[in-house]
Amino acid sequence: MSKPRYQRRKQDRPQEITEAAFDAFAEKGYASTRVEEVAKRAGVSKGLLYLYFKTKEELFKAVVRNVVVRRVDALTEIVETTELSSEAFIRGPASTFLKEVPGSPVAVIIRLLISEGPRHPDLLEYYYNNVVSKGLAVIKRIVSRGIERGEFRPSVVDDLPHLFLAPVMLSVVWRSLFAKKALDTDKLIDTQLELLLTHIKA
Amino acid sequence: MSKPRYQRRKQDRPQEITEAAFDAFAEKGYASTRVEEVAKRAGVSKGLLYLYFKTKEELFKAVVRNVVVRRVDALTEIVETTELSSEAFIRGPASTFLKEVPGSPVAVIIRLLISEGPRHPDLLEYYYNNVVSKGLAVIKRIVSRGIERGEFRPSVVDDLPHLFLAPVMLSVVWRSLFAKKALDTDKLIDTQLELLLTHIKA
DNA sequence: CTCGTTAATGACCCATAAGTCAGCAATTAT
DNA sequence: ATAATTGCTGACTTATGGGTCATTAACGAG
Repeated sequence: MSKPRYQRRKQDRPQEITEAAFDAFAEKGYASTRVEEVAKRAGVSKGLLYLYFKTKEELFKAVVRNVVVRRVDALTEIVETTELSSEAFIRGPASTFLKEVPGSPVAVIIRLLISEGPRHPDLLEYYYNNVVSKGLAVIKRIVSRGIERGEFRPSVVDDLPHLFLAPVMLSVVWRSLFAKKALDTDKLIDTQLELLLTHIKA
Repeated sequence: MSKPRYQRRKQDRPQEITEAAFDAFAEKGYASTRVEEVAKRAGVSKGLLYLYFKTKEELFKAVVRNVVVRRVDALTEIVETTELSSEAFIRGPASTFLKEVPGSPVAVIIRLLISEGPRHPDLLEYYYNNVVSKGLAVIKRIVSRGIERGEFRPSVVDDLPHLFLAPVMLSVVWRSLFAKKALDTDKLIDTQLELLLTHIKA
């Protein structure tokens, strides 16, 4: 007669819940987000949420892992298969990728990690191993390949891939705090890449 | 006979309480810090704290204002009175100042702002007006004076003083998250300044 | 169409922590 | 000395929200 009050969908629940949690955390931050609010957004009861995630903290960790997975590995793949010159790669795909970060879910995760990270050491460890170190390695790979090919010359930059990320980091923070105060983050990142290229080109 | 159970020190209390609060917030973050913990550190009762600060939020704002005041204004002063060349100033006092930030109380404030800022718009406004915009203005001032003097040439960097701050921002975040993963933040900042100087020198 | 299994509900419990206030005792005034 | 003032205390109230669990009902098996 009437449609059932709910459906059993064991398979989809975890994914749906982490997605709802991501949205909620993005808006309110971890501490200010109510578990009940997450459940509501996911269209389930609070009780069910606790069936899939032991605690709020577990939920948080699941969110971070969920968003972060894939991205960096995808970039690594591209680097290894591209036929572009090192300079062209930096000006092209790398530049595009870096400029996307400040407006992407990754930016949200970075913000959450800055806020909550210090109280979740294991999460930071995971994030460092699976995102940061891989990201830095990719940059180093591009630079050193450029050197091998004679496009670039060795320099201090070789050991500071962080220089490529610095303007991205600033952009992420700026946007989350001063969204209203204009800052052309694309130009900021482009200019930094320009500086770096000028410096390392043979 | 016995020493009094407490002393009345109306003058000193607010300062002592904000200092205690700064320490507590630095360690635990805003949300996880208990007001009672702050009172304990300041050596007063919770009730007294509420006599000086209406709410926990007010206390937080007082802390931010307290730490931030002075610093930037001091730098502005130095810039206007120095007799160094623009390049020497950047390599000297400016470099020193920037390298100090990641290990200073300012770094703690930046972390707190990233975490709590989005829910305290008036605080962000205050911080932007009194710290960020002044800081950016000082950098611009140095660069444009260099141009007037013929030391530097005009370039895109003129409108992106943020490039000077980017490695500092990254250092602040890095230290707060990955204290254990070595990163020579001094070298990072020095190198960035080197890149920028190379680019703008006439 | 049962009946057993278990996904899902939502009312409930209770620890926590922000904020209050009646009274007390350190100062200051007389 | 005594009284008036007020800085200060700490036990209390209250709301909030994380986490539980007895119960319900969707669904698949026979």
